[in-house]
Amino acid sequence: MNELNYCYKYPHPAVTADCVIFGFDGVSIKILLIQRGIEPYKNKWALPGGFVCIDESAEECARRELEEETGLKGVTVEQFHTFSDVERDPRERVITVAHYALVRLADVVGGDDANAAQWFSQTEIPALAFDHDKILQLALERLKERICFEPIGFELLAEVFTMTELQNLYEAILSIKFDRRNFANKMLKLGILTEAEPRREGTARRIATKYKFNAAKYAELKQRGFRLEF
Amino acid sequence: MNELNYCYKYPHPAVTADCVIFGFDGVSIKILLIQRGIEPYKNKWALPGGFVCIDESAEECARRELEEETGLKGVTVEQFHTFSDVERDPRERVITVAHYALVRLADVVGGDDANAAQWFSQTEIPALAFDHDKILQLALERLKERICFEPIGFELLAEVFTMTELQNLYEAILSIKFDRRNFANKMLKLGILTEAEPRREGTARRIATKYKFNAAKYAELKQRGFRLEF
DNA sequence: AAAATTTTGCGTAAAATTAACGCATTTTAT
DNA sequence: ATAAAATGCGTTAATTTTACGCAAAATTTT
Repeated sequence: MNELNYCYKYPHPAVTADCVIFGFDGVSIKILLIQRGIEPYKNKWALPGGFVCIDESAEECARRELEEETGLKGVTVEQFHTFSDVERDPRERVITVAHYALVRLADVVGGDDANAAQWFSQTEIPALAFDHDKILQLALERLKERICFEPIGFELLAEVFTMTELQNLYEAILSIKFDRRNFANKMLKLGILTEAEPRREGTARRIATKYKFNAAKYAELKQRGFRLEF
Repeated sequence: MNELNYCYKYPHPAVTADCVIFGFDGVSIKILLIQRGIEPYKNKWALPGGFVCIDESAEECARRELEEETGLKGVTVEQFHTFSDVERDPRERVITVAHYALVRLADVVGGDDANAAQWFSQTEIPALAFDHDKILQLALERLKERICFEPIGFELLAEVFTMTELQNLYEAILSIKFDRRNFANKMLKLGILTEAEPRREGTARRIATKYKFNAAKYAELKQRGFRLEF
Protein backbone atom coordinates (compact mmCIF):
# COMPACT_ATOMS: atom_id res chain seq x y z
CA MET A 1 0.00 0.00 0.00
CA ASN A 2 1.85 3.02 -1.20
CA GLU A 3 -0.72 4.38 -3.54
CA LEU A 4 -1.57 8.00 -4.13
CA ASN A 5 -5.26 7.79 -3.43
CA TYR A 6 -6.12 11.40 -2.66
CA CYS A 7 -6.37 13.44 -5.82
CA TYR A 8 -7.21 17.09 -6.48
CA LYS A 9 -7.61 19.36 -9.46
CA TYR A 10 -5.03 21.81 -8.05
CA PRO A 11 -1.95 21.16 -5.95
CA HIS A 12 -2.58 21.17 -2.20
CA PRO A 13 -0.01 21.88 0.48
CA ALA A 14 0.24 19.63 3.50
CA VAL A 15 -0.67 21.27 6.82
CA THR A 16 0.93 20.52 10.17
CA ALA A 17 0.51 21.78 13.72
CA ASP A 18 3.58 22.32 15.92
CA CYS A 19 3.83 23.04 19.63
CA VAL A 20 6.17 25.17 21.70
CA ILE A 21 5.70 23.90 25.26
CA PHE A 22 7.03 26.08 28.06
CA GLY A 23 7.87 24.95 31.58
CA PHE A 24 9.52 26.61 34.57
CA ASP A 25 11.87 24.92 37.04
CA GLY A 26 11.97 27.74 39.58
CA VAL A 27 14.94 29.38 37.97
CA SER A 28 14.59 29.39 34.23
CA ILE A 29 12.19 28.73 31.40
CA LYS A 30 12.31 25.27 29.84
CA ILE A 31 11.20 24.13 26.41
CA LEU A 32 10.04 20.62 25.53
CA LEU A 33 11.64 19.08 22.44
CA ILE A 34 11.52 15.69 20.78
CA GLN A 35 14.21 13.85 18.88
CA ARG A 36 13.13 12.90 15.37
CA GLY A 37 13.16 9.18 14.60
CA ILE A 38 12.84 9.44 10.83
CA GLU A 39 14.11 11.42 7.89
CA PRO A 40 14.29 14.25 7.13
CA TYR A 41 16.35 15.66 9.97
CA LYS A 42 16.58 12.20 11.55
CA ASN A 43 17.99 12.37 15.11
CA LYS A 44 17.70 16.13 15.12
CA TRP A 45 15.70 17.84 17.85
CA ALA A 46 12.41 19.41 16.87
CA LEU A 47 9.18 20.84 18.22
CA PRO A 48 6.44 18.28 18.89
CA GLY A 49 3.91 18.29 16.06
CA GLY A 50 2.62 16.55 12.99
CA PHE A 51 0.21 16.48 10.07
CA VAL A 52 -3.31 17.77 10.50
CA CYS A 53 -5.82 15.01 9.80
CA ILE A 54 -8.71 15.75 7.47
CA ASP A 55 -11.27 15.60 10.26
CA GLU A 56 -9.58 17.63 13.00
CA SER A 57 -8.78 21.29 13.52
CA ALA A 58 -5.22 22.52 13.82
CA GLU A 59 -5.63 22.88 17.55
CA GLU A 60 -6.97 19.36 17.96
CA CYS A 61 -4.04 18.13 15.94
CA ALA A 62 -1.56 19.99 18.12
CA ARG A 63 -2.98 18.41 21.26
CA ARG A 64 -3.07 14.93 19.72
CA GLU A 65 0.49 15.10 18.44
CA LEU A 66 1.67 16.47 21.75
CA GLU A 67 0.23 13.52 23.60
CA GLU A 68 1.52 10.99 21.08
CA GLU A 69 5.03 12.36 21.06
CA THR A 70 5.57 13.46 24.65
CA GLY A 71 2.84 11.85 26.74
CA LEU A 72 1.47 15.25 27.77
CA LYS A 73 -2.33 15.05 27.99
CA GLY A 74 -5.07 17.64 28.12
CA VAL A 75 -2.89 20.66 27.51
CA THR A 76 -4.56 23.86 26.35
CA VAL A 77 -2.58 25.10 23.38
CA GLU A 78 -3.03 28.41 21.60
CA GLN A 79 -1.95 29.18 18.07
CA PHE A 80 0.34 32.17 17.59
CA HIS A 81 1.50 32.15 13.96
CA THR A 82 1.25 30.21 10.74
CA PHE A 83 4.49 29.60 8.85
CA SER A 84 3.95 29.24 5.13
CA ASP A 85 7.29 29.81 3.44
CA VAL A 86 7.49 27.69 0.32
CA GLU A 87 10.70 25.84 1.15
CA ARG A 88 10.08 25.03 4.81
CA ASP A 89 10.15 21.27 4.28
CA PRO A 90 12.33 19.36 1.81
CA ARG A 91 9.67 16.68 1.18
CA GLU A 92 6.76 18.73 -0.07
CA ARG A 93 5.03 22.03 0.45
CA VAL A 94 4.12 22.15 4.17
CA ILE A 95 2.36 24.96 5.99
CA THR A 96 2.44 24.79 9.77
CA VAL A 97 0.18 26.36 12.36
CA ALA A 98 2.38 26.98 15.39
CA HIS A 99 0.94 26.76 18.90
CA TYR A 100 2.25 27.31 22.37
CA ALA A 101 1.27 26.21 25.85
CA LEU A 102 2.44 26.57 29.44
CA VAL A 103 2.60 23.50 31.65
CA ARG A 104 3.69 22.61 35.17
CA LEU A 105 6.90 20.64 35.07
CA ALA A 106 5.64 18.59 38.00
CA ASP A 107 2.75 17.29 35.90
CA VAL A 108 5.05 15.95 33.22
CA VAL A 109 7.51 13.52 34.78
CA GLY A 110 6.86 9.95 33.73
CA GLY A 111 5.01 10.66 30.52
CA ASP A 112 7.99 10.02 28.30
CA ASP A 113 8.63 6.30 28.03
CA ALA A 114 9.14 5.32 24.47
CA ASN A 115 9.82 8.80 23.22
CA ALA A 116 12.93 10.88 23.37
CA ALA A 117 11.21 13.96 24.73
CA GLN A 118 13.34 16.27 26.84
CA TRP A 119 13.24 19.67 28.52
CA PHE A 120 15.87 22.22 27.51
CA SER A 121 16.87 25.53 29.01
CA GLN A 122 17.04 28.36 26.54
CA THR A 123 20.82 28.28 26.67
CA GLU A 124 21.05 24.56 25.94
CA ILE A 125 18.82 24.43 22.89
CA PRO A 126 20.48 22.70 19.93
CA ALA A 127 19.97 23.58 16.28
CA LEU A 128 16.46 22.43 15.45
CA ALA A 129 14.93 20.69 12.45
CA PHE A 130 13.12 22.61 9.68
CA ASP A 131 12.51 26.26 10.59
CA HIS A 132 11.76 25.36 14.20
CA ASP A 133 14.42 27.76 15.50
CA LYS A 134 12.46 30.59 13.95
CA ILE A 135 9.19 29.28 15.36
CA LEU A 136 10.66 29.00 18.84
CA GLN A 137 12.07 32.50 18.69
CA LEU A 138 8.71 33.99 17.81
CA ALA A 139 7.04 31.95 20.55
CA LEU A 140 9.42 33.43 23.12
CA GLU A 141 8.60 36.94 21.94
CA ARG A 142 4.90 36.26 22.15
CA LEU A 143 5.28 34.76 25.62
CA LYS A 144 6.94 37.96 26.79
CA GLU A 145 4.24 40.12 25.30
CA ARG A 146 1.44 37.96 26.60
CA ILE A 147 2.60 37.64 30.18
CA CYS A 148 2.53 41.41 30.51
CA PHE A 149 -1.21 41.56 29.94
CA GLU A 150 -2.69 38.24 30.91
CA PRO A 151 -2.03 36.14 33.98
CA ILE A 152 -0.79 33.16 32.03
CA GLY A 153 2.24 32.80 34.26
CA PHE A 154 0.29 30.97 36.91
CA GLU A 155 0.01 28.00 34.60
CA LEU A 156 3.73 27.48 35.01
CA LEU A 157 3.77 27.47 38.80
CA ALA A 158 2.40 24.97 41.28
CA GLU A 159 -1.14 25.72 42.41
CA VAL A 160 0.21 27.27 45.58
CA PHE A 161 3.26 29.50 45.37
CA THR A 162 5.13 32.27 47.16
CA MET A 163 5.50 35.81 45.94
CA THR A 164 9.20 35.22 45.38
CA GLU A 165 8.48 32.27 43.11
CA LEU A 166 6.08 34.38 41.10
CA GLN A 167 8.62 37.16 40.85
CA ASN A 168 11.34 34.75 39.73
CA LEU A 169 9.06 33.56 36.96
CA TYR A 170 8.39 37.07 35.68
CA GLU A 171 12.05 37.93 35.88
CA ALA A 172 13.03 34.79 33.99
CA ILE A 173 10.57 35.42 31.19
CA LEU A 174 11.12 39.13 30.81
CA SER A 175 14.83 39.23 31.71
CA ILE A 176 14.11 42.13 34.03
CA LYS A 177 14.79 42.56 37.74
CA PHE A 178 11.96 43.97 39.84
CA ASP A 179 12.13 45.50 43.27
CA ARG A 180 10.76 42.84 45.58
CA ARG A 181 8.48 45.15 47.53
CA ASN A 182 7.12 47.01 44.54
CA PHE A 183 6.49 43.76 42.68
CA ALA A 184 4.50 42.33 45.58
CA ASN A 185 2.46 45.50 45.98
CA LYS A 186 1.61 45.57 42.30
CA MET A 187 0.58 41.93 42.19
CA LEU A 188 -1.53 42.18 45.32
CA LYS A 189 -3.24 45.36 44.20
CA LEU A 190 -4.47 43.57 41.09
CA GLY A 191 -6.72 41.55 43.34
CA ILE A 192 -6.28 38.24 41.55
CA LEU A 193 -4.30 36.48 44.28
CA THR A 194 -5.74 34.73 47.30
CA GLU A 195 -3.78 33.68 50.37
CA ALA A 196 -3.69 29.93 50.21
CA GLU A 197 -3.06 28.95 53.84
CA PRO A 198 -3.89 30.79 57.01
CA ARG A 199 -0.69 32.37 58.24
CA ARG A 200 0.81 30.62 61.22
CA GLU A 201 0.69 32.36 64.54
CA GLY A 202 2.98 32.65 67.52
CA THR A 203 6.28 30.90 67.23
CA ALA A 204 6.98 30.31 63.59
CA ARG A 205 6.24 33.43 61.65
CA ARG A 206 8.46 34.72 58.91
CA ILE A 207 7.61 31.90 56.59
CA ALA A 208 6.75 33.10 53.11
CA THR A 209 3.03 33.63 52.57
CA LYS A 210 1.50 31.18 50.12
CA TYR A 211 -0.80 32.41 47.38
CA LYS A 212 -3.17 30.95 44.83
CA PHE A 213 -4.28 32.47 41.56
CA ASN A 214 -7.93 33.45 41.81
CA ALA A 215 -9.31 32.72 38.37
CA ALA A 216 -12.85 33.70 39.28
CA LYS A 217 -11.78 37.14 40.41
CA TYR A 218 -9.71 37.61 37.29
CA ALA A 219 -12.63 36.67 35.05
CA GLU A 220 -14.79 39.18 36.88
CA LEU A 221 -12.26 41.96 36.55
CA LYS A 222 -11.63 41.19 32.91
CA GLN A 223 -15.28 41.48 32.08
CA ARG A 224 -15.36 44.93 33.60
CA GLY A 225 -12.64 45.87 31.15
CA PHE A 226 -9.53 45.66 33.21
CA ARG A 227 -6.02 45.14 31.98
CA LEU A 228 -2.89 43.67 33.50
CA GLU A 229 0.32 45.54 32.88
CA PHE A 230 4.00 45.29 33.74
CA MET B 1 -9.52 19.49 -18.68
CA ASN B 2 -11.16 18.60 -15.45
CA GLU B 3 -8.76 15.94 -14.34
CA LEU B 4 -7.52 15.32 -10.84
CA ASN B 5 -3.84 15.53 -11.52
CA TYR B 6 -2.45 16.23 -8.08
CA CYS B 7 -2.35 13.09 -5.97
CA TYR B 8 -1.12 12.38 -2.45
CA LYS B 9 -0.82 9.43 -0.14
CA TYR B 10 -2.87 11.16 2.55
CA PRO B 11 -5.72 13.64 2.24
CA HIS B 12 -4.64 17.27 2.05
CA PRO B 13 -6.74 20.27 2.98
CA ALA B 14 -6.91 23.26 0.68
CA VAL B 15 -5.39 26.45 2.09
CA THR B 16 -6.67 29.96 1.45
CA ALA B 17 -5.66 33.44 2.53
CA ASP B 18 -8.33 36.01 3.38
CA CYS B 19 -8.03 39.76 4.01
CA VAL B 20 -9.81 42.12 6.34
CA ILE B 21 -9.08 45.57 4.92
CA PHE B 22 -9.77 48.55 7.15
CA GLY B 23 -10.29 52.13 6.04
CA PHE B 24 -11.36 55.34 7.79
CA ASP B 25 -13.58 58.06 6.32
CA GLY B 26 -13.00 60.62 9.05
CA VAL B 27 -15.91 59.44 11.12
CA SER B 28 -16.06 55.68 11.18
CA ILE B 29 -14.12 52.56 10.32
CA LYS B 30 -14.86 50.97 6.94
CA ILE B 31 -14.32 47.42 5.78
CA LEU B 32 -13.73 46.35 2.19
CA LEU B 33 -15.87 43.45 0.96
CA ILE B 34 -16.40 41.75 -2.37
CA GLN B 35 -19.50 40.16 -3.79
CA ARG B 36 -18.99 36.55 -4.77
CA GLY B 37 -19.56 35.71 -8.43
CA ILE B 38 -19.66 31.93 -8.09
CA GLU B 39 -21.03 29.20 -5.87
CA PRO B 40 -20.97 28.52 -3.03
CA TYR B 41 -22.46 31.63 -1.46
CA LYS B 42 -22.91 33.16 -4.92
CA ASN B 43 -23.87 36.87 -4.69
CA LYS B 44 -23.12 36.90 -0.98
CA TRP B 45 -20.60 39.39 0.36
CA ALA B 46 -17.28 38.03 1.57
CA LEU B 47 -13.75 39.00 2.54
CA PRO B 48 -11.29 39.27 -0.36
CA GLY B 49 -9.15 36.14 -0.56
CA GLY B 50 -8.48 32.89 -2.37
CA PHE B 51 -6.47 29.71 -2.64
CA VAL B 52 -2.78 29.71 -1.80
CA CYS B 53 -0.74 28.66 -4.83
CA ILE B 54 1.89 26.01 -4.38
CA ASP B 55 4.75 28.45 -4.93
CA GLU B 56 3.67 31.40 -2.80
CA SER B 57 3.40 32.08 0.91
CA ALA B 58 0.09 32.85 2.56
CA GLU B 59 0.99 36.50 2.76
CA GLU B 60 1.93 36.67 -0.91
CA CYS B 61 -1.36 35.02 -1.73
CA ALA B 62 -3.29 37.52 0.37
CA ARG B 63 -1.72 40.42 -1.48
CA ARG B 64 -2.25 38.84 -4.88
CA GLU B 65 -5.90 38.04 -4.26
CA LEU B 66 -6.48 41.47 -2.84
CA GLU B 67 -5.20 43.08 -6.00
CA GLU B 68 -7.09 40.69 -8.27
CA GLU B 69 -10.39 41.14 -6.49
CA THR B 70 -10.33 44.78 -5.46
CA GLY B 71 -7.59 46.49 -7.44
CA LEU B 72 -5.69 47.39 -4.26
CA LYS B 73 -1.95 47.14 -4.93
CA GLY B 74 1.08 46.95 -2.71
CA VAL B 75 -0.77 46.68 0.58
CA THR B 76 1.15 45.36 3.58
CA VAL B 77 -1.00 42.70 5.15
CA GLU B 78 -0.36 40.93 8.42
CA GLN B 79 -1.76 37.58 9.44
CA PHE B 80 -3.68 37.43 12.70
CA HIS B 81 -5.29 33.99 12.95
CA THR B 82 -5.68 30.72 11.09
CA PHE B 83 -9.18 29.25 10.95
CA SER B 84 -9.14 25.50 10.64
CA ASP B 85 -12.57 24.23 11.68
CA VAL B 86 -13.42 21.13 9.68
CA GLU B 87 -16.72 22.33 8.23
CA ARG B 88 -15.77 25.87 7.22
CA ASP B 89 -16.36 25.29 3.51
CA PRO B 90 -19.04 23.10 1.96
CA ARG B 91 -16.84 22.11 -1.00
CA GLU B 92 -13.89 20.52 0.71
CA ARG B 93 -11.71 20.89 3.77
CA VAL B 94 -10.33 24.43 3.65
CA ILE B 95 -8.02 26.06 6.15
CA THR B 96 -7.65 29.83 5.87
CA VAL B 97 -4.91 32.14 7.08
CA ALA B 98 -6.63 35.43 7.87
CA HIS B 99 -4.80 38.72 7.37
CA TYR B 100 -5.60 42.34 7.95
CA ALA B 101 -4.35 45.66 6.63
CA LEU B 102 -5.02 49.37 7.01
CA VAL B 103 -5.29 51.54 3.92
CA ARG B 104 -6.06 55.14 3.09
CA LEU B 105 -9.48 55.41 1.51
CA ALA B 106 -8.15 58.14 -0.75
CA ASP B 107 -5.72 55.69 -2.34
CA VAL B 108 -8.48 53.31 -3.30
CA VAL B 109 -11.03 55.13 -5.41
CA GLY B 110 -10.98 53.99 -9.01
CA GLY B 111 -9.42 50.60 -8.44
CA ASP B 112 -12.68 48.74 -8.64
CA ASP B 113 -13.81 48.50 -12.25
CA ALA B 114 -14.86 45.02 -13.07
CA ASN B 115 -15.27 43.89 -9.50
CA ALA B 116 -18.07 44.41 -7.06
CA ALA B 117 -15.82 45.59 -4.24
CA GLN B 118 -17.35 47.97 -1.76
CA TRP B 119 -16.63 49.67 1.55
CA PHE B 120 -19.03 49.07 4.44
CA SER B 121 -19.41 50.72 7.79
CA GLN B 122 -19.52 48.34 10.72
CA THR B 123 -23.23 48.93 11.10
CA GLU B 124 -24.01 48.19 7.46
CA ILE B 125 -22.22 44.90 7.14
CA PRO B 126 -24.43 42.14 5.73
CA ALA B 127 -24.25 38.47 6.65
CA LEU B 128 -21.06 37.18 5.10
CA ALA B 129 -20.14 33.98 3.27
CA PHE B 130 -18.45 31.04 5.05
CA ASP B 131 -17.28 31.93 8.57
CA HIS B 132 -16.21 35.38 7.47
CA ASP B 133 -18.37 37.06 10.14
CA LYS B 134 -16.27 35.31 12.75
CA ILE B 135 -13.04 36.29 11.00
CA LEU B 136 -14.10 39.92 10.79
CA GLN B 137 -15.07 40.00 14.45
CA LEU B 138 -11.66 38.73 15.54
CA ALA B 139 -9.95 41.20 13.21
CA LEU B 140 -11.79 44.07 14.89
CA GLU B 141 -10.69 42.85 18.31
CA ARG B 142 -7.09 42.59 17.17
CA LEU B 143 -7.23 46.04 15.62
CA LYS B 144 -8.32 47.47 18.97
CA GLU B 145 -5.56 45.69 20.82
CA ARG B 146 -2.94 46.58 18.28
CA ILE B 147 -3.68 50.26 17.99
CA CYS B 148 -3.10 50.64 21.71
CA PHE B 149 0.52 49.61 21.41
CA GLU B 150 1.68 50.32 17.91
CA PRO B 151 1.15 53.42 15.81
CA ILE B 152 -0.70 51.61 13.06
CA GLY B 153 -3.45 54.21 13.02
CA PHE B 154 -1.42 56.56 10.88
CA GLU B 155 -1.81 54.18 7.97
CA LEU B 156 -5.50 55.06 7.91
CA LEU B 157 -5.06 58.83 7.79
CA ALA B 158 -3.74 61.08 5.07
CA GLU B 159 -0.02 61.77 5.33
CA VAL B 160 -0.75 65.11 6.96
CA PHE B 161 -3.49 65.32 9.58
CA THR B 162 -4.72 67.36 12.50
CA MET B 163 -4.79 66.24 16.10
CA THR B 164 -8.56 66.16 15.99
CA GLU B 165 -8.53 63.78 13.03
CA LEU B 166 -6.16 61.50 14.87
CA GLN B 167 -8.32 61.58 17.96
CA ASN B 168 -11.45 60.82 15.95
CA LEU B 169 -9.72 57.76 14.56
CA TYR B 170 -8.77 56.45 17.98
CA GLU B 171 -12.23 57.12 19.31
CA ALA B 172 -13.83 55.34 16.37
CA ILE B 173 -11.69 52.26 16.76
CA LEU B 174 -11.80 52.00 20.52
CA SER B 175 -15.32 53.37 21.06
CA ILE B 176 -13.95 55.61 23.79
CA LYS B 177 -14.10 59.37 24.19
CA PHE B 178 -10.86 61.11 25.16
CA ASP B 179 -10.38 64.54 26.61
CA ARG B 180 -9.08 66.64 23.74
CA ARG B 181 -6.27 68.29 25.70
CA ASN B 182 -5.09 65.16 27.44
CA PHE B 183 -5.13 63.21 24.19
CA ALA B 184 -2.99 65.80 22.45
CA ASN B 185 -0.52 65.95 25.33
CA LYS B 186 -0.16 62.20 25.39
CA MET B 187 0.38 61.92 21.65
CA LEU B 188 2.88 64.75 21.54
CA LYS B 189 4.83 63.44 24.50
CA LEU B 190 5.41 60.19 22.64
CA GLY B 191 7.64 62.12 20.29
CA ILE B 192 6.56 60.37 17.11
CA LEU B 193 4.74 63.33 15.55
CA THR B 194 6.32 66.12 13.55
CA GLU B 195 4.64 69.39 12.69
CA ALA B 196 4.04 69.23 8.97
CA GLU B 197 3.75 72.89 8.02
CA PRO B 198 5.22 75.97 9.63
CA ARG B 199 2.47 77.62 11.61
CA ARG B 200 1.16 80.78 10.02
CA GLU B 201 2.03 84.04 11.69
CA GLY B 202 0.26 87.32 12.31
CA THR B 203 -3.24 87.50 11.03
CA ALA B 204 -4.51 84.00 10.60
CA ARG B 205 -3.64 81.91 13.59
CA ARG B 206 -6.05 79.49 15.18
CA ILE B 207 -5.90 77.09 12.30
CA ALA B 208 -5.41 73.51 13.41
CA THR B 209 -1.76 72.45 13.47
CA LYS B 210 -0.92 69.82 10.90
CA TYR B 211 1.16 66.81 11.88
CA LYS B 212 2.97 63.97 10.19
CA PHE B 213 3.82 60.59 11.64
CA ASN B 214 7.57 60.40 12.14
CA ALA B 215 8.41 56.79 11.30
CA ALA B 216 12.14 57.26 11.80
CA LYS B 217 11.66 58.55 15.33
CA TYR B 218 9.29 55.71 16.13
CA ALA B 219 11.77 53.11 14.88
CA GLU B 220 14.44 54.67 17.05
CA LEU B 221 12.27 54.67 20.14
CA LYS B 222 11.10 51.14 19.55
CA GLN B 223 14.63 49.86 19.38
CA ARG B 224 15.35 51.38 22.77
CA GLY B 225 12.48 49.33 24.13
CA PHE B 226 9.66 51.77 24.26
CA ARG B 227 5.97 51.01 24.25
CA LEU B 228 2.92 52.90 23.17
CA GLU B 229 -0.07 52.75 25.48
CA PHE B 230 -3.61 54.06 25.69
C1' DA C 1 -24.23 91.25 9.21
C1' DA C 2 -24.87 89.73 13.84
C1' DA C 3 -25.20 86.13 17.04
C1' DA C 4 -24.40 81.63 18.62
C1' DT C 5 -21.61 77.59 18.45
C1' DT C 6 -17.55 74.98 17.74
C1' DT C 7 -12.65 74.49 17.35
C1' DT C 8 -8.04 75.43 18.77
C1' DG C 9 -4.10 76.56 21.73
C1' DC C 10 -2.25 76.94 26.20
C1' DG C 11 -2.57 76.15 30.50
C1' DT C 12 -3.21 74.58 36.01
C1' DA C 13 -4.21 71.84 40.16
C1' DA C 14 -5.50 67.74 42.47
C1' DA C 15 -5.41 62.80 42.50
C1' DA C 16 -3.31 58.56 41.56
C1' DT C 17 0.51 55.82 40.43
C1' DT C 18 5.32 54.53 40.18
C1' DA C 19 9.95 54.08 41.79
C1' DA C 20 13.52 53.94 45.17
C1' DC C 21 14.68 52.60 49.50
C1' DG C 22 14.85 51.64 55.26
C1' DC C 23 14.78 48.31 58.77
C1' DA C 24 14.04 44.57 62.12
C1' DT C 25 13.29 39.72 62.28
C1' DT C 26 13.55 35.01 60.68
C1' DT C 27 15.26 31.46 58.01
C1' DT C 28 18.92 29.20 55.55
C1' DA C 29 23.68 28.29 54.40
C1' DT C 30 28.58 27.93 55.81
C1' DA D 1 28.25 30.27 65.84
C1' DT D 2 28.31 33.34 62.20
C1' DA D 3 27.21 35.24 57.80
C1' DA D 4 24.06 35.75 54.16
C1' DA D 5 19.61 35.77 52.22
C1' DA D 6 14.57 36.05 52.65
C1' DT D 7 10.37 38.09 54.54
C1' DG D 8 6.96 41.50 56.19
C1' DC D 9 5.79 46.16 56.68
C1' DG D 10 6.33 50.23 55.68
C1' DT D 11 7.87 55.74 53.87
C1' DT D 12 8.92 59.45 50.69
C1' DA D 13 9.71 61.81 46.44
C1' DA D 14 9.08 61.89 41.60
C1' DT D 15 6.19 61.12 37.91
C1' DT D 16 1.97 60.40 35.52
C1' DT D 17 -2.81 60.73 34.96
C1' DT D 18 -7.11 63.05 35.15
C1' DA D 19 -10.34 66.81 35.16
C1' DC D 20 -11.16 71.12 33.81
C1' DG D 21 -10.65 76.76 32.89
C1' DC D 22 -10.32 80.35 29.55
C1' DA D 23 -9.81 83.36 25.54
C1' DA D 24 -9.11 83.90 20.60
C1' DA D 25 -10.17 82.27 16.04
C1' DA D 26 -13.06 79.90 12.92
C1' DT D 27 -17.52 78.22 11.58
C1' DT D 28 -22.40 77.87 11.42
C1' DT D 29 -26.92 79.68 12.10
C1' DT D 30 -30.27 83.16 12.08
